Amino acid sequence: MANQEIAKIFSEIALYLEMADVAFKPYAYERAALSLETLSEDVENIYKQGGIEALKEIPGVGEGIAKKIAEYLKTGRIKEYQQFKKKMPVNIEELNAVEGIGPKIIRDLYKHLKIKDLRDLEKAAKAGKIRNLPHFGGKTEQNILQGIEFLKRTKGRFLLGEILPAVSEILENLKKLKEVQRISPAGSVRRMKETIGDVDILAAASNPKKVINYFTSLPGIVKIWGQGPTKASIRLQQGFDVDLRVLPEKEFGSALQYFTGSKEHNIATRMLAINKGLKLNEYGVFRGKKMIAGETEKEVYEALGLFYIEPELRENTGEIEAALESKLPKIINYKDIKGDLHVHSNWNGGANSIEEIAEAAQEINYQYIGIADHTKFLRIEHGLDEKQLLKQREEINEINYKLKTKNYNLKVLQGCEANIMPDGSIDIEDEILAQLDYVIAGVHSNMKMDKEKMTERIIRAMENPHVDIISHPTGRIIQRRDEYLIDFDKILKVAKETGTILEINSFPNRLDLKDTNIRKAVAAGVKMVINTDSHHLDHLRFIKLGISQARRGWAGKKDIINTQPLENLLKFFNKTI
DNA sequence: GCTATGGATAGCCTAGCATCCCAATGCTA
Repeated sequence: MANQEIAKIFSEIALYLEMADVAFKPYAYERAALSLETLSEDVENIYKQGGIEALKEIPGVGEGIAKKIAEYLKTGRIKEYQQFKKKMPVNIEELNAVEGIGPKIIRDLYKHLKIKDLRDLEKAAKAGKIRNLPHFGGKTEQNILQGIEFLKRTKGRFLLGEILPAVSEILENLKKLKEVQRISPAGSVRRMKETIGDVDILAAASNPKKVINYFTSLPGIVKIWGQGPTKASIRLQQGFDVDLRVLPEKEFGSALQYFTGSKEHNIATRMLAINKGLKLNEYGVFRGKKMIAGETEKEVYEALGLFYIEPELRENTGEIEAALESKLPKIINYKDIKGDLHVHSNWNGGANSIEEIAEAAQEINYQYIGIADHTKFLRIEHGLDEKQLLKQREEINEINYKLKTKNYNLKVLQGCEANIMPDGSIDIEDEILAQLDYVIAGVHSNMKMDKEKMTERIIRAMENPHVDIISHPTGRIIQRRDEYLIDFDKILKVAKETGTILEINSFPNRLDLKDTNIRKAVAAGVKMVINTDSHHLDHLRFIKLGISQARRGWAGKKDIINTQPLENLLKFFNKTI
């Protein structure tokens, strides 16, 4: 699908236009890019079936942009983009990823210092060349260096949410071969780590060579690093590498256990085997030369005297000790979620109407879906004011009535995602908050406060009797921004006292709370909710990412309020049906 | 460049903050 490639080009054109100080066009290209990114249909199909006119049906795409899409599909390039690139051959994506660096700065840095990429930038900043440029100073130079440091720390890793769709596509493709008996992802993908270095896939098959050949001929491969009779390694268009190993079925379990890791978990399990007079490796569990287990992971763990350990727990952070004493937690299941409480509608700049969201929720078989639009302080997101919230309440009531007549077992709830102001107050009147089914509050501004002030700010919001949930409680954006400075233990303590629920935000680059914080919350007896923060129907599927982090954080069904049926859920908000 | 409507033209993308230079610019949510 060319959607993503074209979207990327449009985002870059938007940046080039901003450099040239062109008004409004950047916004148009940015919108078209966003629209293509979330489009589930293949643009190429749309174009083949209906030409330019069909392309214009895509939101944010008009005559001009439609023609550019067609140009790309026909020639593999967009002339205007090539011209921009020629005039200023810089790696915009790379430079723009540094926090604090935007299009105008990229332009000036190229103009004065011929900075083209991250390497040039770091060299210039370290040599102290940037601080002397007009409109730049020592502080800016220091911020740039910090931004680069942050990028380096996270470099070479991809978001779980970016990786999973590609992995399932590969698995689906390989499953089509009748020779494939068993297949599974391994490594950090299987453990659902928030970021992934590369992807490992294991297969058991009767004809390994055929499977490998088929694998290396899949669409979307840009490079084959190596290909042997039982193993191949490739790079996908998206930039990450995938390894496939094919092995005999009788070793599949032990190989899966070995390649799933983590390394620390494996070291501990091998030690355990040695203590029992056994040997554990990727080929099986052995007593002397005799193989006593290996076909399934379950029998591998049992041979070591352990209960089966879910992949998400295998980090050697106590799971082995727990499995020995049969004290493993019963962690939440991927099917346990009964509804999503953080969905944005087109009332505040989301893509879909509340009715469309309700239909999608019914499709997933949810029992409830919560509309939580931004509130008035966030003007850029068209945040709702008190009056609009009341009006939205009327629409939701009508939709619920309609759902009833359709015999749907689904209820639309009205929440909001209000803003926690720097002093900890909420940007919506109490009287109106009281009329909503529940209230989410989150920090969306002034994120660089000192630890004490930020902690106090959030605590004050939690103490507001109308606030039920704190959204993305630590504010981090993976690979872009660290958590804000907070005393998380103190926040947990107050959350427990006030009965405030902390969100596990499932958006691929948030995953906030993260796994280790979830585990702390579980230990502190603080309840959590797994939400997607969807701005588009396509985002509803992110729930899986949030659940995976909850599992990594040892959370059970009882720790997560939206595993509960509607009636119980509302009790957490002190509301009844 | 897109969208909405007066069908050729207006309106779109705001507000707070940091930085750099002492008013203006650019970034971020």
